Amino acid sequence: MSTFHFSVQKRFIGKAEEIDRVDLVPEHPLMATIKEIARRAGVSIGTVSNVLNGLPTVRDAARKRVLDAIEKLGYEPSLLGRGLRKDKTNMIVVIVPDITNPFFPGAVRGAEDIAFQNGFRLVLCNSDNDATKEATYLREMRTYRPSGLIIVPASLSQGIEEAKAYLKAGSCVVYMDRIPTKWKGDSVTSKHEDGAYAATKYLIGLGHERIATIAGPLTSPSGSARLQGFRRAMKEARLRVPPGYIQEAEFNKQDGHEKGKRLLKLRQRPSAVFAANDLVAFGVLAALREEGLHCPADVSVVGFDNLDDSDVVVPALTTVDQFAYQLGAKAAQIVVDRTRGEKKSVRRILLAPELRIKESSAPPAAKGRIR
Amino acid sequence: MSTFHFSVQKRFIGKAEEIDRVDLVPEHPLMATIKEIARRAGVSIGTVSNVLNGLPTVRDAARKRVLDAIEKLGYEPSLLGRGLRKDKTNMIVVIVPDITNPFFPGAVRGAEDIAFQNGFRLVLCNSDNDATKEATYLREMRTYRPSGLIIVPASLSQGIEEAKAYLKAGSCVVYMDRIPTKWKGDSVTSKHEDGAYAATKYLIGLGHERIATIAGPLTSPSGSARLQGFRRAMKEARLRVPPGYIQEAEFNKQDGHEKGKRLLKLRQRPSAVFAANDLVAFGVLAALREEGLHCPADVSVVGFDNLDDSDVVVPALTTVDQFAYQLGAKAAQIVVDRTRGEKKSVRRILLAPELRIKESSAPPAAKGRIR
DNA sequence: AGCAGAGAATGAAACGATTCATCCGATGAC
DNA sequence: GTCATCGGATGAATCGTTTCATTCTCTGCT
Repeated sequence: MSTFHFSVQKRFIGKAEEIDRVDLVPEHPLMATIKEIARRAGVSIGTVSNVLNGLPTVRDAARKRVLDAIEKLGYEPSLLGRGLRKDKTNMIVVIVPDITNPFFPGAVRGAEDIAFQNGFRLVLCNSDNDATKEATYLREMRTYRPSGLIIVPASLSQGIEEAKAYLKAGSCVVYMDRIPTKWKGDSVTSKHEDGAYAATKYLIGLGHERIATIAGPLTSPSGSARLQGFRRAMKEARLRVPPGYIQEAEFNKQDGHEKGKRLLKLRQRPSAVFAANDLVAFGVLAALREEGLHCPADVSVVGFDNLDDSDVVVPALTTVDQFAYQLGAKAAQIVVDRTRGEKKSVRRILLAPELRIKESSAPPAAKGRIR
Repeated sequence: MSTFHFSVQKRFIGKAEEIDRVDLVPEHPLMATIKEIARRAGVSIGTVSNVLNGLPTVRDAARKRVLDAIEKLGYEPSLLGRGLRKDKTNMIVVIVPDITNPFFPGAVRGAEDIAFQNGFRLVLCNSDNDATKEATYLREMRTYRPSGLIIVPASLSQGIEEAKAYLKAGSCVVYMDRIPTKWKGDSVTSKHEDGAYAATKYLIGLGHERIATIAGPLTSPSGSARLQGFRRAMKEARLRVPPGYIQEAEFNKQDGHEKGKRLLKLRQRPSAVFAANDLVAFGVLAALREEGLHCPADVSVVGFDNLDDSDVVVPALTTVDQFAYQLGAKAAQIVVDRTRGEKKSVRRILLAPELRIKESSAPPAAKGRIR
């Protein structure tokens, strides 16, 4: 007993020296442990644990003494210790390809809200759209035994082995936004194909006939689904899609700008462009300005995502809202429910996107058709 | 020995049943532990640990057998177990007020890059600008024994007690962007006052005399510093700041829009507005459009942050670049260095912001002065 | 041959929690 | 008075690591 006391004392002094001049908070000597609480309350650590976990088999008198000690020492249970023992933590690992694309913070925000309310915490990983980095994160973070994994896979990563490993380890997995075709588990995404179809059809309805698209990476499910939607609408309207009218780009402004320029330099310049997402559309708007063209007078532009900034841009961007916040929130909700022990069958949530007509789209100036 | 074997076998079957129909990856039975590696390699767990940590006191023969076993079982060391034992994990807790403000993802991205390269992982917390939520995160995440804490405090939170508790527990703490006046430890921020001064002086140099500002929350250090910079420039130029020319707003578009409207409705409409940040400036641009005014012809607008989207907006926003990525990267670098054992004295990094002149600012249309 | 010393390897203790079989003590029934 | 019962409380075992004092095994020297 006395040796134990001594060793604590010694360590305490050591740490205090290490962090010179930081004055110590009165009653909280270092990090109190369950053992210390038990000692102060005069009960066993098992009893403290029972209080902590709200088990009913604790007499009121004992419970009170425990709670008092906890209060007094400012005790906070170690999530590391608990996690190790229970083989599960309150973390939810979230992997996104690019946190600087505002679509993802929107989704992350939704996930964070739901997670926080339910006592879960988010570990955010940025894969940089790099399958190798993604794999590193996956392999390593699994050892923290998170409650769940919410993943938007990198464009080139179609592997789901690591995800399965999470399932095997008892964590639930939700694929978000981009769902690998092989994945049979929980997922949340919006109807990319429908959204693209609606947007294209809308342009057709305005009277456009020379409609081009800048698709996202075709290796990503969302990119290729949006292209399919575009093609379906064009086919249905029996409109030709000349060579060069389909460009492929990364989901960012730079690439949108570059591919946009390419479109605008075509012999037969398109009168409307459907962009894979808002960032790409922003790039197209910039390209238009550089070429001295006007939107929507010369070229209509439609995006996808409905980022906050699509209202700020001039002209305000006509776009397809895919409810990023909701996407994230739903994904987190699945993790919460499953962790609570819900055994229900696979949930594959599909949100219906909505076209938001703003200022960047208008009927074409009367000109020749494609022939 | 045989009982040990049996118990492992039993557990394996149990888990496998729990996750029905997920086919097992060949050689990776569940989550292999160091004990299993030791058994396969025919060495003690201590030796495996030594291999893992690159200690030189392992014979090549033994090392090879261990590495082979690791490879074969796809073993990954448990960061929970390691963290508990070492009383420290590879996590860096990052707390930001609002992840949907693109400035923060920019900074987070910088921090993530540096962290990842050095083997650290980011735990992202969104305080919602709510001091209570922030405190909850702080209290709880500390028990994960992170290597560091990078915090952008909520506007109303000037408390640094919890941060000190991290220091006491051996985690390093870096305040970012908004530095509480009482904080004496490591910090990274840009020279808000200088940036605001430069922006205001630039407007004055253009010939503006009726210059208004929409300041950020004055409870936040960055908000009040930028206002000070504005005031200093105005005072130096002996320009009056009429009542109503200083509005206070949250750092977001909605509030910028509202306060912008208020400014534009003043009897003496300002000919230039310096906004607390780009989001606020975006709101002002929207307000201008609604009022049928033109920028910069009728009113010049200058922002702060140089968000990616400040180029997309029309007119492109003149703004003060404060290098979000660098801010985050520097903060993470401090955590990395300190965790590596660097004892150097306090580091208070101040980045010099730079004015980026674009399209939203121009000399004023000749009109009356304020008198 | 005997021994010192160095290099390798071992294995028990510890980190902070949960879990569960066991034990304790009071009560009630007979 | 004896015994079964049961609600409370206990404390050892456990989770997967690291650490370190100890032990083991050589090698080389006298």
